[in-house]
Amino acid sequence: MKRKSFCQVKDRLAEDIKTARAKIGLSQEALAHAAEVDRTYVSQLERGVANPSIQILHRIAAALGSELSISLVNISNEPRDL
Amino acid sequence: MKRKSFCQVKDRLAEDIKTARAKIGLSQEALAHAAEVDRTYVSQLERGVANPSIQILHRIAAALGSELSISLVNISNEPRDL
DNA sequence: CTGTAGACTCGTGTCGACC
DNA sequence: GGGTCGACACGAGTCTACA
Repeated sequence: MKRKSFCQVKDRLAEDIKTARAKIGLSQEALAHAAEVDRTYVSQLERGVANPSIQILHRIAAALGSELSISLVNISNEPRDL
Repeated sequence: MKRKSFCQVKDRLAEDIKTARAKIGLSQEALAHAAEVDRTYVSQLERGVANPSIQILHRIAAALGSELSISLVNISNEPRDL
């Protein structure tokens, strides 16, 4: 089960969203409305129990006043993030 | 229609995958097999006609020997990426 | 305001065939 | 090897309701 590395991505993204939302002082409800997604889905996203498509992700990012950045970084580079 | 900015993300990702795949000399078929996704779906991904979930994206990235990086960059920062 | 659960819709992802 | 089409399965995303 290499799903662990995948959960890292989900979990990191969840924290990212939660932090960005708190920074601009929005509630999950308000963010959900701004991104035109379901309120309960934002809850799932922020706890890493959802597997969103990039379309939803882009909407969430836009609602957070941010831009969605998706990139394939080469392992050889070792960007050293955690 | 704010779908344009969303298509940018899809299109950029498509080019990213195509380039990374060419770099390691894999065919779409081989990549599809390595990532355990459908061969025709890789074709759709590389031409930006698909809207993948981050799970699929992570599998593709892993098969390309890369790591999937998803982040919410603040517009104010203007990271100036191309 | 947030987490969870059940039921539901529809689009993501699959598969086979053809070009 | 790669693009496209039609049909399909199942999971992403919605909605209601309760803690």
